[in-house]
Amino acid sequence: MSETRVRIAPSPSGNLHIGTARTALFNYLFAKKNNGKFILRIEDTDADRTSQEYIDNIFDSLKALGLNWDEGPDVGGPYGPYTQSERFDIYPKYVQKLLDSGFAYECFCTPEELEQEKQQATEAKKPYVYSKKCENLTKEEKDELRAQGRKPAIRFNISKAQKAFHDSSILTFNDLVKGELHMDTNLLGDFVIQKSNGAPTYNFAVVIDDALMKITHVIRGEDHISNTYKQILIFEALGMEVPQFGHLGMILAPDRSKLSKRHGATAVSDFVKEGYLTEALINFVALLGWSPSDGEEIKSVDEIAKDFRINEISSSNSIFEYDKLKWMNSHYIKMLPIDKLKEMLKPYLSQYNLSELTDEQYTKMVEITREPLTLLSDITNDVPYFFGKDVCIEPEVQTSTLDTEISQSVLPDFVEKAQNWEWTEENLHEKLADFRAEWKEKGVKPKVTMWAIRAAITGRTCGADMVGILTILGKDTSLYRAKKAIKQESKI
RNA sequence: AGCGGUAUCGUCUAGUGGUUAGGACGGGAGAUUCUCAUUCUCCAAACAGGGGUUCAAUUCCCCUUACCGCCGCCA
Repeated sequence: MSETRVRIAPSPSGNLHIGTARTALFNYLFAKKNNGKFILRIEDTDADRTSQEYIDNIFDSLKALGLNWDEGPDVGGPYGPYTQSERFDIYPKYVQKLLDSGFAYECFCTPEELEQEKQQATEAKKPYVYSKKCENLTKEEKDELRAQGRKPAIRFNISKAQKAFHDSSILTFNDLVKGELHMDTNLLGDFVIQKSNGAPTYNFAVVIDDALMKITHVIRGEDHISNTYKQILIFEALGMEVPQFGHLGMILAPDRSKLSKRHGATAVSDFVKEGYLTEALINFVALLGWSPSDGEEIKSVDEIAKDFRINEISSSNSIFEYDKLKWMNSHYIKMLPIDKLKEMLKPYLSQYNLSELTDEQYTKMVEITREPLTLLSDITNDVPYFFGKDVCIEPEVQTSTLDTEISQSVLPDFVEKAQNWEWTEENLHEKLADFRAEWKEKGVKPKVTMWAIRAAITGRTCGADMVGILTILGKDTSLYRAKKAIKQESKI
């Protein structure tokens, strides 16, 4: 049996979309599972919509996700080049082959003429199929048109190919995920394979590239199903081996529309910027349509690859639930080794002067603030009170917590006692517990006691472990802030 | 409009011709903790509708409905 070869073929008209990432993942998994090759091909036949920035983004995103390719534009391979715009010289000869064998013909129709045909179809409430007006143009007619300066596009002759290779007009193929799929090719219409400017169209370039790159399995979104029939016919007309196809359900936004920016991040790089971990992203996206046989949802790509069977993928669409992704992300953050986390958090801490903290203090800070993180970026708002001598007190906290009579009694007592405390974590833990106990005797709940201290020192009523905070801030800063929170009249 | 696809808790899904239809996220309740969070325990929540086939249908078939996709010299 020949080597399994699959590919992901993004078009660089935007940053790598999360949906493309999922398609790439399933291809990657399929390759891994079958000991095959995973190939990256850039489909940039439409020069207007392409940019180098997007190409770089695709590379970086795929790499970040751990979806490394065996052959591609940057690493090369035996069937390169892997960028379509660099392959423009190889398509014409296949177009010519089709022209010679009568499976394609020149079409001189202008955009206006085509537009008119479409309009007529809509008015008649009929599906639009190209009229085949140019199918039987004589040489003289063509020369005449050419003399007028019209440049022909090349169209593929669907019905001719269908008749040549199939008994009826119904074309059938066995989809890897959806099972048997049928289509009446009469409804397809002769489509353009080469634009009048000489560039190949998508449907043509894909076939040539897939054939030449010896792709054995084409796994892609179900929006390509109707293209598949066209492509199969081209493979056949060219005498090339037809690969197997598998079509994945689409990813939809929570409102069942197409996932777009207004729903949140859509590009992998945007998710990363927002503080999602690529491990979480890939794990989450794998669960859209696929489910592990042991029910354990947290899985690395390698683990998934072992368990992966393409025919078990759900063929329905699935909704992208940001909540579950967030849960998964928080889980992956919890699993991160502290050193790795310290590094990954730094970009989100740029507004603070990290040099104020020793490495030991920074480590401690991360340790006590990591728990509630859902996104790495959450850290930004969770740590301001670790920096600077003074702290910013939230107005709401000032009035509802700090200004209360209880707080104003607790704080002076705290300052007085804490002055004599040995400022070590262990000791603080003990002393603070005693302190709470004393106030509890006076009828103040432990959490109220702590609220006073926490509010004075962090400006908030919730946050990280108090002992940890005091340890990091040190005695001077802690007591300075505590004293400052005491109102003039109640100062000792 | 036509053609194609899909249909199990709100969401992602498991599962079966006879099950108390399972798990996860989210939601609710409680416990723990100095707060938030975490963690733990418990609870609510689904086989789209209608016909068949069958002793029996969520499971197989058909229809309806809903949703998605495709009908470009975009990819």
